[in-house]
Amino acid sequence: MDIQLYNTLSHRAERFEPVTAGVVRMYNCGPTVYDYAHIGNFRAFVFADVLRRFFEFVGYEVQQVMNITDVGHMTEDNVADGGGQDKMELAGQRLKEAKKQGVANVSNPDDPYEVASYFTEAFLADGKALRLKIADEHPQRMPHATAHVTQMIGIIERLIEANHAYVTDDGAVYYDVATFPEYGRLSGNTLDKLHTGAGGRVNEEHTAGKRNPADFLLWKHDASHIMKWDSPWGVGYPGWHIECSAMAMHTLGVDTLDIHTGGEDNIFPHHECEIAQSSGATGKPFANYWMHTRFLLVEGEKMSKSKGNFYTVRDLLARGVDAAVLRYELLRTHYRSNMNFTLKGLEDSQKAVNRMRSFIEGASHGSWGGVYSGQSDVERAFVEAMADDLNISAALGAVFKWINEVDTPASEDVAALQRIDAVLGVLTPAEADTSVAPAGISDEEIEVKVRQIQQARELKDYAKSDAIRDELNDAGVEVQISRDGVNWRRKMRLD
RNA sequence: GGCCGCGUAGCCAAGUGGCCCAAGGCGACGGUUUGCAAAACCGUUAUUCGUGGGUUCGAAUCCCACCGCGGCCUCCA
Repeated sequence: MDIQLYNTLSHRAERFEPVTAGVVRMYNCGPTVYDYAHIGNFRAFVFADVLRRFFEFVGYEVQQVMNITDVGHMTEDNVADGGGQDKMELAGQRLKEAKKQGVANVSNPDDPYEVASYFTEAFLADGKALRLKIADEHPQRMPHATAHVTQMIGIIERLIEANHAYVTDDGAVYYDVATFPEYGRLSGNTLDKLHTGAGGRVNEEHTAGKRNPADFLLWKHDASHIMKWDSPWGVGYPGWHIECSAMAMHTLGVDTLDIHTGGEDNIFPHHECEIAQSSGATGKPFANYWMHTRFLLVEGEKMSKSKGNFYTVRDLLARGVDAAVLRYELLRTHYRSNMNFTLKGLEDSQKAVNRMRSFIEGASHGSWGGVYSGQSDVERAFVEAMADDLNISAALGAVFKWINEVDTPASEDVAALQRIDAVLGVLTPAEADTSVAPAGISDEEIEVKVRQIQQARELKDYAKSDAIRDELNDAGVEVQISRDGVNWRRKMRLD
């Protein structure tokens, strides 16, 4: 099996060759847990999940690790190295408000660990709804940054020893980028090309101790910080990048990973710095393949709270969106293209998923974990497309083309689609979330109306049955009348 | 200013030198079915690939310029 993956490090597709035959060790930059993750975040996580499932489908053992960033970090955009308010602290204040209103179940929002725990649980719930396998592997494969400060300190010590890092008078530890000639290889931002401050986020005052403006923080001595740990350089907190190096190497138990993924915004500085830190400490490559997902746009624009086009997973589920359909929407666009998330697109996805579901109708559901047998044409076409840098659109195209060609699905056809679904994860409808009561008409009221429709139809009073049907339709309930009876389901509420 | 990436039908989206008068999904239109709908199923739906040049026997695919969009240049998936 020849799998091609686009490697940000080399700017081209390369044949995938794991360090250990048959095993893929993969690290995904995971969520920060001082707020709910939004659908843009989840696009990257769904991508990682599809990548993992594809490798499993074609017979690899995948050791996937996704971190949880529960160290706070700072809020102010223009104060890079330790200014502004801590995000975890801010999240605590928001939760405190939410608690007053009775919508957040946190006993002590002043405790950053409780805040982190609250949003971690929310992330896991959303992740499970979207069928991320990694969400079921918490905490073994989802390490917390706050639990790995010892490992971070260990790496920092090695870096100081190797003269890749230095300690300033005020107790900060910086990585000396000039000692790492490879710096800039991933992003193209080599030291000679870096235009310091062009992003408008660097505050000179806070970088005074640096030898080079591009040097980045490994440890900040700051006893007043909300989350702090003891270290050889005083009480304080770790820099932003070091946690991923520490958790990746520690949890996977190797110095060189096969694949490291993240959003395109992570390329610089985050992943560039991770490479410098990790390779600086070990003398070995940190990851052989770097894969980055492009941003998701919403209705053609960058998602932002101020534009009112900001969605979390729970927002959408509360509107009656099937989580499996949301998963489909997030995975249907190639990961290296900007995807344009639209509410119409969600409806399209619902239809597309329905089409697949109706193909296997009657067959038993829920065959997760299928493995590619190489026996059917459609699976070969699917795998071939996916092996070409995860070309999901072409892969889906092959599946639908085949669905169109099969007149009456035989049991082996149903089995083939179910095996493919081990990668897609969309055939089984998400169970209705009973914790969110649907707005408007209740299930009981709907059942009453449905019985009225049935009665009217028995009396051939079509005017009456049609009127009730229209009424339900207006209330957001889709009614399907057939010889077998009357079925209904709630429609997505997308306005 | 520097470094990445993108621009294909009404919408989403494959294809990156001849198999392309361009896959697939949605929508729309026509049909089967239905008391009427819905759902399902069948069919039709880009001689053309942001714009203008160029290279080539041949370009959506390569090169140049321009226009537009997104990301990064120390929060961000």
